[in-house]
Amino acid sequence: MAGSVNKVILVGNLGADPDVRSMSNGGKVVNLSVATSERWKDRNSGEQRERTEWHRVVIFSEGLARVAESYLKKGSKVYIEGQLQTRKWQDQSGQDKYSTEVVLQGFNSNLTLLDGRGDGDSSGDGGGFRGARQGDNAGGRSGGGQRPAANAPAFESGGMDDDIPF
Amino acid sequence: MAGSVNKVILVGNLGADPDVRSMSNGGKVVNLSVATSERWKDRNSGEQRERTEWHRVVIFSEGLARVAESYLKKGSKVYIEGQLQTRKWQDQSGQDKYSTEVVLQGFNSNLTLLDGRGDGDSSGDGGGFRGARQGDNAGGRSGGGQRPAANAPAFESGGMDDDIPF
Amino acid sequence: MAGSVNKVILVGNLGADPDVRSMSNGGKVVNLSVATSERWKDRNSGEQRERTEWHRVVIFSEGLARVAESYLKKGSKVYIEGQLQTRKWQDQSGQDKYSTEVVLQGFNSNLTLLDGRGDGDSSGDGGGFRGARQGDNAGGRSGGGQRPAANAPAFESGGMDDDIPF
Amino acid sequence: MAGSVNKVILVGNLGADPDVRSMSNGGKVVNLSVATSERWKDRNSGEQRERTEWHRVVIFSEGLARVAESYLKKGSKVYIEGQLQTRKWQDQSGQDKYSTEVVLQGFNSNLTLLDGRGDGDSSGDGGGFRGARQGDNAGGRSGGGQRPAANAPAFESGGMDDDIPF
DNA sequence: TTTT
DNA sequence: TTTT
Repeated sequence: MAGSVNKVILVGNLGADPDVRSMSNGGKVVNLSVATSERWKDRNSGEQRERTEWHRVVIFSEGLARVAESYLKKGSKVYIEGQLQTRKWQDQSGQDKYSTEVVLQGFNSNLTLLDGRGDGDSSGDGGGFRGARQGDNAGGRSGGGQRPAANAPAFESGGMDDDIPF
Repeated sequence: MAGSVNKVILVGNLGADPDVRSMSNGGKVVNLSVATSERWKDRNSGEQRERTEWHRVVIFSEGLARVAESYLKKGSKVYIEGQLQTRKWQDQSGQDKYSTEVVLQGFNSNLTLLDGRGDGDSSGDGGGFRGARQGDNAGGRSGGGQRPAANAPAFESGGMDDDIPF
Repeated sequence: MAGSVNKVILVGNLGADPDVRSMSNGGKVVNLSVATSERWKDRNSGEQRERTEWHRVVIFSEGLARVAESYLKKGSKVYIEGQLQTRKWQDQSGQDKYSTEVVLQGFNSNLTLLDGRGDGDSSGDGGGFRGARQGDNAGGRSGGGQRPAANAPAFESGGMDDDIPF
Repeated sequence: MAGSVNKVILVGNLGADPDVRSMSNGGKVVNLSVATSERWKDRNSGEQRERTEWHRVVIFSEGLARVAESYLKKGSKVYIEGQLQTRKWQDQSGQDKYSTEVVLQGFNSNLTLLDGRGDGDSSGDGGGFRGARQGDNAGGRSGGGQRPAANAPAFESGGMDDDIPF
């Protein structure tokens, strides 16, 4: 279809350590179980209520899978950006089942660790993780870059900035 | 949990007219079936491929439900912002089933029609729809504000969930 | 215009304590300075690079302003969802200036504190903050709903805009 | 900074044809002027109000620039995903100026055309545009792929799906 | 400057 | 089941 968008954004905590599985081609797939919660005050009873939602997150992206395996663990707080996908499968008795997942695959995915230097000890380790994305070319505007997915060009035209705001 | 976010953003087309159901309290719930697709060129075969994903969208928000009922129809292109929720239910044989939906309810939801004057045939109804949100207070920076939008209706209809996944 | 969307999502840290200003109508406006950074490895030199972006965030929403004032401080990590707005103003010499801000106002805004009570120990909370949104009706599917959130306050304070860009 | 997110999502219309500029390295930069509007009913006067916001969008991403140049024109409706960046520059008199832009560069950007066959005149060219993103690897789950940014693996482990929902 |  |  022309012009569609399928995006999920989650900020939540891992309910368990990442589940890492190897694939036949040598790659890895990482499954995460991520909780989001919301609280609100019931307008009738006035009592505090809470609802927790568990999300199944599947990471196919090579770089993000590596990050997940290396830096995430039970309790980690993460920012996740992926796509909604529903999969059909059969259980042992041959029954059709459906599973809807947040899939991180390809360019428009993101996984960023949100708790400081590890996730609890605060003894900063140097090295630590500072977010990861699809590739290393997040770049600023300066710098070369002539390979596929190059960006951050040096301008030829000088006038471009003269007329702003437009 | 402190500090979590649960957000889904879709741009896609309705696969069918909105399914409107009345609730016992007089409110309405609208179910949408929304398709998103993506195309890519297979890197091995080089052939064009396409994958369509179908999303079950449930609108509890009063204002957005009214909009959906009034302006959307099969084929409509929409921008949708809601939350991921998975519901457990039992089929006729008592088997547990799970259904994951994009729920529009409360303040952080949005529904915007993206095709101009109808959906292409332009014959339309005159008037047409120009986007809707939770309430009427989108406002600029000035203005008072004492009649905000209501949402989150009470309902107890049991039948609503019986036919999923669709 | 029919069918438009204007949304900014930030996860970053406050560069300073929130700047709270009272308006003539008794409401408050809170200004935040939020940093986001990205790192990447330069593809030519191979060296590590970093770029920090500073965002001016303006909170008109009553509930979110209260939250910002109560729970945020220099260094706080926040999730922010608002709208892009560019304002024109004149400096002392009468020169036209433009300032682009992320505005939190109305239903489709969000402000969530992302550093729990520290960032990892799970001991007592001492009150702590668990996210805030436009109103109290985040709710689950049940519940009534007749006291929605107010927003979009009137104000006429002129001084608020004098010191930008910060 | 560890763990930050800087994302802008716009759905709006071009106020003018794309402005394409060549760079010294042979690449192109495309500037767009995108309008978003919102309407609301003033709660005091009851009158209909509208506010239009103009966004300066700068496309450094090679693929997206090509798409913009080829398929967008004045009036086109687009979905845009990029980053907020503020640039400092000097006008002719040496005065410091700031310009805040939505930058499309690198992996986490998106540009999708939202109006079907052109933008209303429907004179269409055959072929037409169907959305574009950073790369061609949007892929589904099946298929090969062993180059950098490969995804869509074939599983070795068969059990992965058996235990859902988890 | 767009769009409805 | 949509759309291109």
